[in-house]
Amino acid sequence: MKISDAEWEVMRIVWNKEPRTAAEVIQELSEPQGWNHRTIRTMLGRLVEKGALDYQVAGHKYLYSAAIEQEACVRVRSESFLSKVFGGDTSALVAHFVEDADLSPDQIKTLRRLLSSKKRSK
Amino acid sequence: MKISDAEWEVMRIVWNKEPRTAAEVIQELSEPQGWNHRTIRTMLGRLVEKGALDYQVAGHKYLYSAAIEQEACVRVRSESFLSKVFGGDTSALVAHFVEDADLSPDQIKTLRRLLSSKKRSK
DNA sequence: CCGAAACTGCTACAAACGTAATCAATTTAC
DNA sequence: GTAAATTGATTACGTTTGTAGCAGTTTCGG
Repeated sequence: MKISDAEWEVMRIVWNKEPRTAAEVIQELSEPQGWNHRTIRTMLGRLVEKGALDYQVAGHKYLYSAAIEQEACVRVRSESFLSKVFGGDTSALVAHFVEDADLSPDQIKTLRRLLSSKKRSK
Repeated sequence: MKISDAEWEVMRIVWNKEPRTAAEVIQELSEPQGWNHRTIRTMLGRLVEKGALDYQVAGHKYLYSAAIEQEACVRVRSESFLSKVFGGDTSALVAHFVEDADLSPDQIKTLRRLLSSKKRSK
């Protein structure tokens, strides 16, 4: 199942806190994305069609919740990104983001520790 | 200018070595991707239209070369990926890829060093 | 209790995409 | 030298995506 870029924004809102009414999703997205509420409703509908969202009927409204796990989706998308943009070279990818990022000393420390533990585990 | 997923594969071939004839690109892609040569020719055409590729006429053939830099495209795509999939949290992104990857001790060392230099530069 | 607002379902529609086929010119292989 | 293969140009076509509008129903404010 392929989730488009725009749809991904909707999924992020729902993953972030479940369940959600359409109104909530609209509230979170219409301003920042400049989307008409109908656009968002369409995406909610399509995501249900695609099986990415479930809903429960609550009175006259729907309560949407994710039908697929964020972790799994992130993994799939990440893999495809890695292979397409960095030719599968994780090390190049990581270097690119690290160079470009504005990381706090704490974050740096954590990442260095993660790398160390990675080494040890081999 | 937006380069689609399939087009990206073509761009990668051209970036990798320039210039390229259509036949060369076709040779590199048709097998691994299972694409008909016509499909690839279509993409070459569209990429020229989009301004992502240039070509020189060499006799009856074209010699394609990139009109946009890989570095810049990678940056754009990476930014969008970062914000869409990891909500802009580089640290989370890096952690994800590091955890998932199979890095050699050398790569790990290099990355750790990169992180250190990052810290110092602040 | 009634009109406005909100909800979901259906419909719309152009642009982009993936995936080619056809065509005309040309080059190449025999 | 002629038939086959190649090349780029043009055309095709179903699907997905972005971006909504309209219809019919329900609910809420007054």
